Amino acid sequence: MAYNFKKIEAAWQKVWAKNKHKIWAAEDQSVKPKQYVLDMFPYPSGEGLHVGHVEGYTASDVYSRFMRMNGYNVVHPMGWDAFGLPAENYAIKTKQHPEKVVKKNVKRFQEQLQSLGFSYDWQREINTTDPEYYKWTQWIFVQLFKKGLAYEAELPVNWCPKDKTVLANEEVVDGCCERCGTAVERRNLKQWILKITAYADRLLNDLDGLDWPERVKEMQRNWIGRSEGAIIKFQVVSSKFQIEVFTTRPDTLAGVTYMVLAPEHPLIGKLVVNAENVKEIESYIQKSKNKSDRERQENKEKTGVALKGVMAVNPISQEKIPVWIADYVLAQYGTGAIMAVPQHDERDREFAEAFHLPIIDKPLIDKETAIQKAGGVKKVNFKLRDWIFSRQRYWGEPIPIIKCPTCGNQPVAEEDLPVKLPNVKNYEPTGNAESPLAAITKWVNVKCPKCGGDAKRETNTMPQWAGSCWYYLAYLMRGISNFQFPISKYKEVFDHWLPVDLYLGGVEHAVLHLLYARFWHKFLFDIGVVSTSEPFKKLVNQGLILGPDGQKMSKSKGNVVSPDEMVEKFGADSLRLYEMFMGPLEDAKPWDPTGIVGVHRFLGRIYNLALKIQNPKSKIQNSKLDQLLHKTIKKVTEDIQGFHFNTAISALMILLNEIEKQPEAAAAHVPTIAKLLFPLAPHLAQEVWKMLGNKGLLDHEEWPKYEKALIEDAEFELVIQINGKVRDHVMVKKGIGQSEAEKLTLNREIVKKWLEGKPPKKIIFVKDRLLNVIV
RNA sequence: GCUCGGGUGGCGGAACGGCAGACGCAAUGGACUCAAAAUCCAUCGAUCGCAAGGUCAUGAGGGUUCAAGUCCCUCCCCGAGCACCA
Repeated sequence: MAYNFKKIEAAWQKVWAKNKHKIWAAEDQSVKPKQYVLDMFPYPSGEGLHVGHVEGYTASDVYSRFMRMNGYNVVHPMGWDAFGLPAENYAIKTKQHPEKVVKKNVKRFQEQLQSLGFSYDWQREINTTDPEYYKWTQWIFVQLFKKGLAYEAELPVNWCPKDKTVLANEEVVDGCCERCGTAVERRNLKQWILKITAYADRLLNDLDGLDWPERVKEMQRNWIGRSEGAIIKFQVVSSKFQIEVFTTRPDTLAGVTYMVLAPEHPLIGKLVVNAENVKEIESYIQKSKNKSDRERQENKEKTGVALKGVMAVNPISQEKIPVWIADYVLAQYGTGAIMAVPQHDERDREFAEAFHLPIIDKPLIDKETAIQKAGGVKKVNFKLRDWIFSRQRYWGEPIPIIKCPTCGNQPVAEEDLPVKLPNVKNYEPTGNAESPLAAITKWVNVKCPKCGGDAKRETNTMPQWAGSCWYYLAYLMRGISNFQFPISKYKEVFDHWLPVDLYLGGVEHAVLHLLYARFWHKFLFDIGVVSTSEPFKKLVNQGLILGPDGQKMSKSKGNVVSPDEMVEKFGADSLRLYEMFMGPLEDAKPWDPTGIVGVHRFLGRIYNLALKIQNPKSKIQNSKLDQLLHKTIKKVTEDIQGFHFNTAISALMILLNEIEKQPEAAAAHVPTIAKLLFPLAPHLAQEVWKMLGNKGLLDHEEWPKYEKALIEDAEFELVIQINGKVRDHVMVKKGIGQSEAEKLTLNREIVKKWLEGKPPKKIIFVKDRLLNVIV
C-alpha cells in the first residue's frame, strides 16, 4: 500500500481540530517552565500564504512541538495584522467594505495554516481590525498622549501622491514609498507624532543584551545613528545673530574656512537683508524646495549660493569666514547648519573645490580644549526622528482624540473606547490632510469631554504598524478575558509569559516593526504595564526563499511557488520537511522543484517500513543500530535546539538507510523515529505511532533521551598520515596510547613503503584521532 | 563610498584546525514490467592508470601550522543594509 498522505493528513487534522485545537492550548498557570514562541503574524493578503511564510511558521512549529515534548508550557499563538493599504485599495477598486475582504482572506489563511498542521493555540487568535482589539491600540495611544509622547506639530513630511497619505521616515526607501514605489513629495502638514526620540538612548543601549542576529542590531544602531559632538556658536559679523552648528570634530575647528546653512534654515530670512545678492539667494532656495528628496539625494554634485557680504567669525582663529547656503546640508539633522572643514571632510572639500573656497591645513586641537575655547557645549545627536503617526486613510485605527476649540486636544476616555471606525460610502482618500472619515459629520461632531461644548473628532487614522506594536501582549490578554479594562487585570499573565523567548520572522522588519514595538514596550514598562524592558529575547530571521531561477519570487517574474499546490501534490509533511531541509534556516535559498521529491520519498519509506512490521512488540535488537539510534537522538535534539533543521533531517535519513538494511530490528527502533520526526512531519509521525499499536497523541509523549554510555564507541578508525596526507586507516580500541599506536603504525606495509627504511623525523599523535608520520 | 554576510561537485548543501563533498536532487547503468510510471540495486569532483595506486581540487595570491574550506594578510566577485547625518 502506498503512502496516502492525503488521507493521513486529513484524518489527523480532524483529530487535532477537536475542541478548538485544545491540545495546543497554553496554560496561564502551570508548574512547567514557560516558553513563548512567536511568529510574525501575517498580513492576510488576497494572494494567500506564501512559501516564505511556511518556512518561518514551520520552524517555529517544529520548535514549539519539540519544547512541549520536553516538558515546557508553550504558548504559540497566531493572528492577523489586517489594517493597511492593500485591503483598502482593494476595497476602493471593488467597492466592498475592507472588513469583508479581510474576513474572506483570514478564512483562507486559517484553512491554509491548518492544512499545514501548525500547532497554534487558536483560542488566542487575534485580529488587529477587531474593535475589541484596537480599543487597546487606542488606549496605548491615549497613555502616550497623557505622558506627552504623542503630540501634534506642523512639519515637512513625506507625502505619497499615489497613496495620498503621509509616510513615516521608516516607510520611505530610496526616496520612494515603500508600498507602491512612487517618489515621495515633501509637504508641510499638521501631524500626530510619537516621540520615539525620547527613547533613542535606551533603544540603542539595550540592543547589547539581546540575543538577536548581529545584522539586525547593526541596522537598528545605524538607524538610531547616535553621534557625540558639540554645539558651537559662530558670531555673525556686525549683527546680533549667531549661527549654531553641530560637529563631531571640534578638534578641526581651526581649519574651518566657511559655513553652510540648509536652504530651509530659519536664520536665512534674517541674514538675507544684509546680503548683496538677495535675488540669487531667493532663486536658489526656491529651486531646492522644488526638488524632491530623491532628486536631492541623487544629485551628488554640489550646488549652493553665497550670502554675499555676510561673514561669520571662527571662534578659534578669529578669522572672518563666508556664509553659504547649500542643499547638501540637511535641515532635519543637527542644527541645519555646518562649519565646513574642507581639509578633513570630503563633502566640504568637494564644495570648496567647486566654489573656489580656501582649503587650509591647520593642526588639530585637543577636543576638550577646542570646545572650551570656542565656548561650545557637548551634545549627542541622533539620526532617529520622531515617528509621524497620522495617515489620511480610512482603513486604520481612528486616533482617539477630540479637538475642542476651547480646551484643545482631549483624549477619549477609557470607558468610551473603542472609537469605532464608522461606515463610509467612499473609501477614496481625499488627497488633502484629512481622511475619508472627515466626510461623516455625524461621526465627526461630538461634545468636548472636558467642557461639553461642540468639538470634532480627529479624522486621521493610525499607520499600519500601530496594531503590531503590542500584539504579542494581546495573545496573552486573550487567554483570560475578552480584552476587558482595566489593564491591571493582565499584569499577572504578562509577568508570567514575558519576554517572548523566541521570535521568528523575516529580516524586512528590522527597522520598522521591531523598532516601533521595542519603543511601545519600553513605554509600557515605564508606566508599569509590563515588567521587562525588552519584548523579544531571542530573534531568528528565516532567509528568503527564492524562485527556482534564483530571483526573488514575484508575480511579474512568474516564479512564485504556491504552497497549496505543494500540499496537494506531496502533502503538508513533505512541504514542511522540504522547507526545513533546503538549507540553513537563516540563509536565502532557491526553490528546487525536484528537491521536494527527496523528502517525500523519505517519508514514504518510513511509512512502508512501519507497514511491514509484523510484530510491533518484537524486541529484536541490533547493537550497532541501537548505537546509531542514540547518536541520532543526540544529533536531532541538539540540531533542533540550534535551529539546524537541515542536518537534523539528514541524520534521520542516515538512520533510516541503516534500519532498512536490518528490517528485523525495525520494530524496536521505529517508535523512537516517530517521536523524533513528529515536530517536523507531525501527520506521518502520528500515523506511524498508531500503526505500531500505540494509542494517544504524540503531543503528550516525552522527547526521547539518549544514553551517554551507549554512544561511546569502543573502537575508532585511526587515521594514518604521512607528511600530513592520509595514507592508511586502522581500527583500534579507544584510548590507545601514543607508543602503542606508533608501534602499530610503523609496522604497516604502506607506512614501511613510504619510510623507505629510514626512521621517521617526527611523529604527531592526536589521541583517538590520528597519527601523522613526518618523513 | 561605508558596514555586515557569503564564494565548496551539474544543483541545494555537510564538515570541534585533523579522512573535503555527509544527506538529498539530477545524471548514468541495471533489476522488476509487454511498456511506462512508481519502487529497488549500483556508479557518480577532475585527471593519469589495465589495476594497485598516484596527482590536482573548497574565488585568486601569499603566510602561520606536523596538518588549513576552517586561523592571519592582500586582492577579486556575489548578496544585503546604510548612504551628503556634519
